[in-house]
Amino acid sequence: MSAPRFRFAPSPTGIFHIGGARTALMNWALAKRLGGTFVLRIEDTDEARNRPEWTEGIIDSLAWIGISRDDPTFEGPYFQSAYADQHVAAAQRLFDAGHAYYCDLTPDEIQQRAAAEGTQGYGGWSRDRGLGPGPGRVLRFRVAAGTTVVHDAVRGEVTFDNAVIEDFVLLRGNGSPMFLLANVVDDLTMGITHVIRAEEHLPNTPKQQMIWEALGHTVPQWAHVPVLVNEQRKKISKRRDKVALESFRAEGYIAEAMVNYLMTLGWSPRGGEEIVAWQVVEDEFRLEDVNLSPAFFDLKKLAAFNAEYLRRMTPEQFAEAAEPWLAQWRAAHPGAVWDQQRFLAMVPVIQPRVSTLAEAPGVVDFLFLPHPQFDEASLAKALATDEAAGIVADSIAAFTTCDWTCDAINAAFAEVAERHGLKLGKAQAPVRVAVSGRTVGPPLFESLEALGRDETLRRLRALPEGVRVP
RNA sequence: GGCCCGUUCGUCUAGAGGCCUAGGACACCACCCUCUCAAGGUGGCGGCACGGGUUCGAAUCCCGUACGGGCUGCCA
Repeated sequence: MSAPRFRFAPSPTGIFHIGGARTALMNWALAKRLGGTFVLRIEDTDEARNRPEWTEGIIDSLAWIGISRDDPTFEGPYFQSAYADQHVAAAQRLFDAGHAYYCDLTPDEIQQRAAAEGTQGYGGWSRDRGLGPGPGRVLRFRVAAGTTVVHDAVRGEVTFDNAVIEDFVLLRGNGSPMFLLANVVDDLTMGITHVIRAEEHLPNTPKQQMIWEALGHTVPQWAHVPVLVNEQRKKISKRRDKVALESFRAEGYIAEAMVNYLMTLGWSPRGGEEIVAWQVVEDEFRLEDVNLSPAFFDLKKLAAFNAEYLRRMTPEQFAEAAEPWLAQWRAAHPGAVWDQQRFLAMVPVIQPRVSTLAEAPGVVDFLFLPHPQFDEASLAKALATDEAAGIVADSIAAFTTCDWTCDAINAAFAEVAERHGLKLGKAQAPVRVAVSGRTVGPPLFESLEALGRDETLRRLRALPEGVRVP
């Protein structure tokens, strides 16, 4: 048995869809495990031909989720137009063998006839007229009587009554091949053995199967996986929903989390653990195990996956992964003074507090800004209290002399709190706001240690007159 | 309208006739931990769409109903 070949044929629209990413991943997992090939074929449209960057975008997105063109399993990209001659040649063979016939009825005429007969669609009126090719004449496939059974790896046998499948068009009036034909011819000339795609294509499958068989080939293994839906339970669409893989990437979702989450939609790894390495997916993914019903793409769960992946990183990995977003932050805050060592020291406390990399700068931004950005509510809540001034004054005194380590700062401040008869949690608020501008944030003493004694004292002293409410 | 597909907690899933008093994850709630916020820990809430069969026994098999979705071009 020769090695299986999986084709992935996204329609180029300028964005690469999360749904497309999921089917690509399924194809990829199987191609890898079975020692097969992942064949990328770009559908041929005028727009796509004029915009090579769309194709590059698809390749780039695939690479991000681990489907790299540099991997020997990857083949392509191919473009449909590369086989244009064969599309027409195949149509000719179909005609010669009697599997197709010409029809000169225009869409309008077909509609009129259907209306007159009280039916819908094309009624096969030209079937036995023996027409030859000619301008304006379309070539239609002669659908045989009986039934067509599609053997689907996900859904089992699906039976279609051929009587409800009209004689569909293979070649347009201008002689150009229809997508359906082109698709099948491409698949068989490229030796495709597995067609894994979204369920929406299931109704077209019997037509494609008929062409495969009429051309004398055995059909590939079909597999129609359920679509991804939005909260309204409608198929996600780029008009209504956020579906671009790239937008998730730009928001700081990491590829491993995205890949892992996407694969849990309609399928789950054995063993009950759903956060798994790609290798597990590669080892365990089976089409027979894919669910039959549509899955809702849940942003919250994706975020949870992403947060988990972020927490599992080493501080070094996290810092490296976050760098693009840090750079972005620096560019947006020219007045800030970046200190990489200071950032690195804070990474362990940032990690459990973010669910995307894009949130990382916001957790510790006050450490690099020349002045904290005070938020009004925090000021009122923590600094406009009776004890606040005293605590700040005592803190200045304590911090001037204590050792400058997290533990020492903690101990020194504990004494201040006790002197004021307050719990640590309550007492730290004014200091936190004085230093960071907010009532919530990373652990105070770690932050102060990272900030340094001088800057900490400066901010505390600056408070009475230096406070600026935005 | 026709054809096709689907239906387990709010969401994603485990479940292939007795292991199911239906398990896990996300979300939500409570408590614990705690220098705020997180993270972590413990617990809670919550589901087999409905009706008939088949069977000693059904979330699992069959039929029907309801609801949801997809497809129905000389688009790709």
